[in-house]
Amino acid sequence: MEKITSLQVAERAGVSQSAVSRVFTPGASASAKTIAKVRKAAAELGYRPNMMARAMITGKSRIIGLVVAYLDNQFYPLALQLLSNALQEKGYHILVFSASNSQGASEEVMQELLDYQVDGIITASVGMTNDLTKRCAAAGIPVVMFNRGQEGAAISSVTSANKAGGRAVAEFLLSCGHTRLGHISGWSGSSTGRDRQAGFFETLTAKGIEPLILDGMFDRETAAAAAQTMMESANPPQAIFVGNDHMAFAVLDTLRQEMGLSVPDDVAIVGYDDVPLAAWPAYNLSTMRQPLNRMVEATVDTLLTRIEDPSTPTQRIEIHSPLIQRGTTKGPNI
Amino acid sequence: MEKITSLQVAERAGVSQSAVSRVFTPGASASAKTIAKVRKAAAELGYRPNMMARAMITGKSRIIGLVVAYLDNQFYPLALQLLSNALQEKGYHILVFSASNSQGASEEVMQELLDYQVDGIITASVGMTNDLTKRCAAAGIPVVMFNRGQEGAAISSVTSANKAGGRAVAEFLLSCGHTRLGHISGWSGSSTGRDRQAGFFETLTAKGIEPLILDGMFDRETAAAAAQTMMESANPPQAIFVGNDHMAFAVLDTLRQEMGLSVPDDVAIVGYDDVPLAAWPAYNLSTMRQPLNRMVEATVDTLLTRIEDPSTPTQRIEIHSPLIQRGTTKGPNI
DNA sequence: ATGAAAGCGCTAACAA
DNA sequence: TTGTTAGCGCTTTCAT
Repeated sequence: MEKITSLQVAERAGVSQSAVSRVFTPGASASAKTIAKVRKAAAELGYRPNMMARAMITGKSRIIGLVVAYLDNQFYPLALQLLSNALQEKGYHILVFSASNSQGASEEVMQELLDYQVDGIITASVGMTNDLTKRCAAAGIPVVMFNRGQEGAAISSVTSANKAGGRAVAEFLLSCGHTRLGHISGWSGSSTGRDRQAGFFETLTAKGIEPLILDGMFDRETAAAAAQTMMESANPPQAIFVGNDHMAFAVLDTLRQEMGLSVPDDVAIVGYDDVPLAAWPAYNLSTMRQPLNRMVEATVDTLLTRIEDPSTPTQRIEIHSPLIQRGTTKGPNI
Repeated sequence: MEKITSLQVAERAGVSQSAVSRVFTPGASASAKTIAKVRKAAAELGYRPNMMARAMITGKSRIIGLVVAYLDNQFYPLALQLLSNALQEKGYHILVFSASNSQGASEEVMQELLDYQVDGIITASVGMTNDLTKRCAAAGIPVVMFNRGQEGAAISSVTSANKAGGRAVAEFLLSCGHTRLGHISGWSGSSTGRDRQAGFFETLTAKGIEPLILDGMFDRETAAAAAQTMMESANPPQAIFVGNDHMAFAVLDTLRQEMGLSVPDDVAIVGYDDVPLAAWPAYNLSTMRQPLNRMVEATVDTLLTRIEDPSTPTQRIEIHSPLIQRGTTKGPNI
């Protein structure tokens, strides 16, 4: 299992080195008998083309940079796994870059991304600054933001229909007969959090209802504190829409264990994501589903399309999905 | 932000191309003023060395292949994140390979690992066959098995002290006064599962106690079914040691929600891993901690040491850790 | 369809 | 210490 080069294969097959290259280069031509000879020799020697050398010439590494921040929200590891599987099937692999969400760090990450000549970049759960994303575009590297959008930027993104989702939750809770509503929002620095909140808020205000809103920062502690604040207020909400499941679990924990409240009797809770844990009996959380499979498909599609043809326009894809009713809410007819 | 080569930097700095190379090659020498000139020109041009070209010559890609299977057990995403962070700090990055645990697939994965010229390999949650690991050794690529050991093989591994852990659990449950004990083991194909079981079992039999043992396969469904079987048996256990937290959550769900049993009053439960979810109030699971941070440190250390000096012997590292008592057990003095 | 030859961008001998 | 030279293993003209 030492290093076998195309030259050695060529010698054994009795052809030129370039013939070997052509046999292993998709879209190159060689006669049937050359192909046969080369494949035979290659198999005997255990030859495989060297990706690095190939990458250096073609400029294509078949590596996708994935920039992630925190993996404690179950949603992202799952996404990572599905993205990796999907890309692996297409002959790509994921190179992981951790971004600690600090300014200087993401600058450094960008540089490293470029160093490795990644063919494309997926950012998940990370607020890349406009500056950085622009530099990617300048460097000609396609970028897809997973589960984040960005206002004006000409960058592809794949999200669920967050605003529509927020609206759906509002309508659902209204239909349950609740009129005093709360929202523990996702980090307001993220489009995801903002959109969910906006949809929720505008639907409610249109009905003359002003929900109580606190920022949960996508963080357990913050969300739990917010829930406590809300429930201890003079006029506590009858239902709380929590910006994602990860926070909703913390809210449920606090409500039930710390405050001795009963869900959904004392207060109804709706989350967002529908991670597997939401379906486990311990939480049994009503939540807006984020269709992970379809989001991953769309991400991979968009990215690979732009890699193969850079002239393809960027696109912002929104995927609609249902509200899953479980045990933390009482449906309208119950 | 177009492609800047060392040659362009050299021209601008008024030095030779190799001078530029030396300035950017750790451990090469250049005069102070050359360094200054080159760094200045490089900064102005935004130059960074091309990893691919460098990798081709040095044979070092600064890429670590991480082979993983399923990311639904919270333990692994966390490990992935910490490994990635730690390696990134040392100038390495993780290239993800999904292994579906099937035979042919891991063969293919190995090939791809070699294609990318990874400097080292970490396998997590994956049973690489002896054959594959041997081929890595043959190819001279250091491998560290994370959270898995392997009997005879000369392969580095980092695990917690699983056998000791199993013993500790047995002793603890004994000290609580339980005499009828059950174990829902991890997949018996994994050293981790086997060792935990062995420690638990041998401690008990030494005391003349024969625990009831069922294989949980590291799977929620299987574990839940096993728990149900045990509790419905003629002589149900007073305490169950579950092979990891991921299964323990399923067991708790079944016990409490499906069977209406109370934990720890009707039956005590101990898990293994101490993932964050174990500490959340909804589960509040007593469990053997796996010291993730130290395991990650040890893994990175071992791997990088062997990458830098391949003559370093392989080592199997076991890290001891405490049993964390929470709400699913009743301590001996209560 | 095939072989010869020219590099991709870099590091590592080799001289000087 | 520095510049010159020779490749790393491959893809890709360019002739044939």
